[in-house]
Amino acid sequence: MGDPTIRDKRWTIDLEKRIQEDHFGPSFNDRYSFNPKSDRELFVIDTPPPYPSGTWHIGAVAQYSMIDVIARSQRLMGKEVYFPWGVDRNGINIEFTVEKKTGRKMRTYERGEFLELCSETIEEYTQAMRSTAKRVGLSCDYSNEYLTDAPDYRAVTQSIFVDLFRRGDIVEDLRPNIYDPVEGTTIADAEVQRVSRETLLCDVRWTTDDGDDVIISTTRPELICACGVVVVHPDDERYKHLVGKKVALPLPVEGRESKVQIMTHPSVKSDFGSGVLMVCSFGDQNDVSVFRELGLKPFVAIDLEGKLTDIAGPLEGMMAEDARNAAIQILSDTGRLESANKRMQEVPVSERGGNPVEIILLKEWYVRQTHILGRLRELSDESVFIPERNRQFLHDWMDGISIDWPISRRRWYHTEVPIWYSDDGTKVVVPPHGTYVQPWRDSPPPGSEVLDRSTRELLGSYDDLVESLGSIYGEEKVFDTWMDSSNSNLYVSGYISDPEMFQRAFPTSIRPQGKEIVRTWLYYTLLKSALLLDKPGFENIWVDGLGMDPWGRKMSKSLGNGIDADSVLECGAGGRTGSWKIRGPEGKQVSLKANKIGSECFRLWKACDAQVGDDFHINPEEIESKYYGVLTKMFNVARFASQFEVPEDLESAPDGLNIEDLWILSEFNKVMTRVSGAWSELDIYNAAQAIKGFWTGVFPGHWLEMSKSRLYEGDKSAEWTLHRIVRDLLTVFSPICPFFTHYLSTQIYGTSAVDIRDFPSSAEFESPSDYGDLTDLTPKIMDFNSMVWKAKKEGGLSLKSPISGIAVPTDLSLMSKPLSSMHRLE
RNA sequence: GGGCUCGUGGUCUAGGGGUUAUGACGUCGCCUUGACAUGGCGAAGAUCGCAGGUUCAAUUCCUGCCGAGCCCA
Repeated sequence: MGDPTIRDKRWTIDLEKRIQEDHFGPSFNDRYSFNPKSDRELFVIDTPPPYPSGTWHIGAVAQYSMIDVIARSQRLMGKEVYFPWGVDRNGINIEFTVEKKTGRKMRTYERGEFLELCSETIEEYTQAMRSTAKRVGLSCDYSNEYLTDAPDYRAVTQSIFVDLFRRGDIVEDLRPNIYDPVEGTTIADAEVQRVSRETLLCDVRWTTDDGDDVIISTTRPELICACGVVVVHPDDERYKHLVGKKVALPLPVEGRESKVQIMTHPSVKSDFGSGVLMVCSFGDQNDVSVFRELGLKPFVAIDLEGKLTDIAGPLEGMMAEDARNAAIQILSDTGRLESANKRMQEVPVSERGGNPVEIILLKEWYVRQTHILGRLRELSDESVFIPERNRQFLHDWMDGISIDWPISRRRWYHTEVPIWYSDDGTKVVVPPHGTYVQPWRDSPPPGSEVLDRSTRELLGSYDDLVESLGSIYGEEKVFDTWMDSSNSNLYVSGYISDPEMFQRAFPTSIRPQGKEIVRTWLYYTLLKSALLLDKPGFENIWVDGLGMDPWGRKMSKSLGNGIDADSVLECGAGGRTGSWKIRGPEGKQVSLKANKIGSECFRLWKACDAQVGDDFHINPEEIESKYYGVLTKMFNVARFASQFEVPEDLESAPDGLNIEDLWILSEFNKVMTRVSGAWSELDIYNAAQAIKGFWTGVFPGHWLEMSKSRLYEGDKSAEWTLHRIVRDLLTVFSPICPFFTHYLSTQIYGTSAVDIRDFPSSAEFESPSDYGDLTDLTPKIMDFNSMVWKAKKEGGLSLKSPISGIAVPTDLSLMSKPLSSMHRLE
């Protein structure tokens, strides 16, 4: 016994930061590196590559820290873990950022110049993000960082595109597409949001050939020029007599017939407006399906700039909103406007730009998906969902899919569609596997091949056929960023780059992600894996809830209820406390305060406070009050232990362990079994609860109290038991609090807990069988101790003074000696 | 409007057909006992959202409603 080797009196955020800086310092660069040739079972994590946007959402950081717990716990279970650090950098976000910063729209730049600006800007954000990742302790393989806008990553996206194109799973077609006229690009279903807006619902009087008047309600009178049919519900008695008649469009049109037929369709809601619906190409998705079902030829009413086309007659050249006002004016002037009432309506807008979207006909690239949904469902059922109930999100989304996935975009800072067209447009040139190309400025690289554009038949090498193609031109469109992201599991598992590893690593061990991107990232990834390999993408799919504000609302800039990740991680550093002024319910400003949090407390909170899968409320005050004390307690137990001599051999138990030591070791054994079971099942909550409960409960509260005097006397049995338990606790707790356990274990035992790659065995201290299961005694011991403590308190005795008249009960006779001396029973 | 998820002491949370319903924070009372007052001991506090139903038995299963959130039309 001597002074504690842990000199620090308490756990502080400054200490945490010192450990953290040292931890990721130059000497530890490959502490968390991955060896694909290892004999151990590979465990590959398909980390969600964060998108660098300046601030990192605290909820996302909480989620990443739990992914780190999974990575570390799997290492501890003996697996060779690949926890990649990837950054998603493609997309319209960074384009917007640059436009905002420079005050110039993208299309006013030369394309190459604009790409340079995007690339420089996103690099700054990437740096900040990496340092937050290290601050919160993510044990990623930073030496192998991947960026989705880097040539090697984009080459994989392009190669996969070419593969799928060759086998007919990617097609080109002229179809109705959701289009953002302001940003000038197609978007996918998954990128559309709805906002509530006030619109005018116009009741317009149409007249049939027979002179009957029909009132049709519409919020889009400017689209009358694109009307293909007027429909009523087949059961609607009011309009039976009109079906089959022709009705005149109430606005002048150019270059098309000015009358349309009245037909029936079951999608009509008879109780909406007058119950008569005009179907236009295209007001909404329902229009699209009615046109398709009835085999009507769509009119192009809106062009790529969002302006009305020549068929609109007097409205030609106007933007949709101006055209609407003009149409209302004309209808009113000609006496056809019966009424116009304001009402709230949900308007579809683009998720990124917030602009009202239009559905227009465009030639785009599509990944076919409707043909494979059944198989996809089967394959996805082979993956384990954690928690199981979140599988529902995927099923719901798959059940609603009715059209193919449009993947081409008319933007710039994205992966380019890797294709060139022959002069006559009948043939295409595609690059070889593994080569990144930019067709809008490059020529096809060596090894490119020529295919027939429609049959996809291989015609020969580009070198041989170059003369016959005429003057080729490169595709200018790019991919939806989900085309890149949905390759992440293939990329990190070695697809294309390391076939040998891919063999062992696919399906990827785990996909951790938030539930809000099930319909995009998860779905598209599973689709890719199914199309390419006819395999499930993952063994495990871990779907966590979202980080919400303290009252359970989504954090957002507009609500003013966001909490910055760094403010929580740095709370308490250098004596600076944290305070957050955020808007609470009913708009009241609420001030939250905390003195000390830091990454370890933050991680402990997330691990202990909620089961995976539910939305979680983030309240810094609560994180501190509930979990900082737990860390302090754990710290003090280890610090206390550090004053006693560490036995040379902690592996094998000395002969003749005392009964109370055998007891606590049995109890500990039970905890370790629970922890190892939980870690195997990727169950963070139960592992955390088991460790925390033992470490702050029965171990210090009961065993330590009854063993203190022996420890001070240098008892070998007690010393061995104390150190064996503390050492192993530090080890199994390292996935949750890596800096904390790294420091304590290194100081006391000379080995860092975070470097241990095998779960501690406990076989060597199983108690002799003639004692039975000693853990049966635990509740009795605890009750007895409480009873004695209470008796002393009531008798006004100090806890260390002797007490008479209390006997150890017979069912605790095994523990008679330690209990008697602990309480000084007389 | 539809789908999904959630609704357990003041707060957060576990559990799940029969339990004295888990743990923590907070509250209250007491206690400086050789690591820890960032501690210890003890107490109070829940008709498990509401209403029906299934069952010998429901907080747990079912239905409806109410409230919250997410997604979709």
